[in-house]
Amino acid sequence: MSHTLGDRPVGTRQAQKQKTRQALLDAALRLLEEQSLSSLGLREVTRAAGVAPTAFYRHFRDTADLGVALVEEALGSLHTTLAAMLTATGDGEERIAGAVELIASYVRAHPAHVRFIARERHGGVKAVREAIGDQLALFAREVAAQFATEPEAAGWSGDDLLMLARTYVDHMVMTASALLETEDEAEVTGTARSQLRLVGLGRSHWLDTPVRGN
Amino acid sequence: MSHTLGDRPVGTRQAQKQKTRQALLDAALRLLEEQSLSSLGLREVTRAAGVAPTAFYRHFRDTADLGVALVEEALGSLHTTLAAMLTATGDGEERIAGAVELIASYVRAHPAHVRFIARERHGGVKAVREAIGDQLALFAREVAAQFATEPEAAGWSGDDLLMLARTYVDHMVMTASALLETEDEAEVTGTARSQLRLVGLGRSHWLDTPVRGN
DNA sequence: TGTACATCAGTGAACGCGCGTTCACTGATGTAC
DNA sequence: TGTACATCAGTGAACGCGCGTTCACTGATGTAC
Repeated sequence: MSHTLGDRPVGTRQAQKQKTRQALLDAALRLLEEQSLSSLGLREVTRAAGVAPTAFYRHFRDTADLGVALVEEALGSLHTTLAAMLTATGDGEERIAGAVELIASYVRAHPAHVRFIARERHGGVKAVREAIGDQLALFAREVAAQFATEPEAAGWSGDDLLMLARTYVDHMVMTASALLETEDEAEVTGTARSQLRLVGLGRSHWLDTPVRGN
Repeated sequence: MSHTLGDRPVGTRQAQKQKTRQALLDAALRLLEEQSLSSLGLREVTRAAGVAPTAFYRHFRDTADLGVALVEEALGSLHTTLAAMLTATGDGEERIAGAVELIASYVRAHPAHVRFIARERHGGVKAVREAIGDQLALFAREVAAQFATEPEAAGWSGDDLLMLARTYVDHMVMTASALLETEDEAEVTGTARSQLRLVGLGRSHWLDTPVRGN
């Protein structure tokens, strides 16, 4: 007999397979703190996960394939944080402080995921680079869509809203990776808040001047 | 007899050694377009450079050491471009267009250097990451020092000028790496110009409000 | 419930291969006189 | 200028090692009736 939850089978066999798959992902993520995906070995991962090398093939075609799965895991959790930032309320300075704190606590909770994304965003494995780029582009479109519903967006073109959203998403990723590498978290968060203020000021004066070229 | 030029010996032997060293650097840079430094092999580099594997050790201790040399080569040439941007004159919109065009032509001239810096800035080799971080921090201090001499900087704190300078340096690196990956250069340069306008607007209203916290 | 068969996640041996590093060497270039 | 010796960039053979992948397998889980 096989149980079902929704349409997902949850028999002992599938549950065990998921456990092994997760052990491989966890082992890989840990190994990737000190190297890049393009030098990660299949045997290295299975050794760290405590399974035979050949078990790897039951879950992933190769390490690039595993990398794509890691992108989904990492950016799924970041997406949750992003949603929290978008629904936050309060005045400019409060929102800025709240957003930076959300990023900082995300980095504290998932440092290996942040490192992985920062490292592989421009890394040597094309499929992974593209998966990250696609997800970040999606985030930017979501942020732009949220902005479009706010009163401050009146008069803004769609292109300009997307440009603004990209600026925030890029800033979020950059701040997260800076937080990983610094010994002085307060300095990085202070700079991040100032940069958000700077962009916020530019945003509130965007329509002051008449039509620009291009 | 050994000739000298300044205090650098330029005998046949040293000249030949430099040539081999450069061949190794060039070969490595080419191979790094499709992988990361942490997976670059010594034999792979020497094969591509047309020398015996053991010749490598006459020039570098290991591939990480070669990576640090590549950082110096790559960021040396970017430094020249940065200096040109700092000495440019003209009004805001002209300077923005000029700066973006300088970045675009730098990327066209040195795509492999740009790819290397973007890839290894957060890559798996600590010594290289640190060398890049140090150089970019130096660039930011230079930009801040230049800003400090300009009339718009009146009333700005040193910290805020450095924050602004970092914003521009980070934006330059991010734009350069976006130009590498895009098929639509005009779209990327357009976004880059808009982002520079946004930051420029924020900059010109930075002192509008009274003292802020932190 | 019980039985007979099918599925399939994980195993372990085996393979050929390219790796980084060592070592003693060669021979062109450089130096002393 | 000529000669005898020193330097040292680059060579080529050899090594032990871990890699990715293949293959036939085992035995617990799942399915049919």
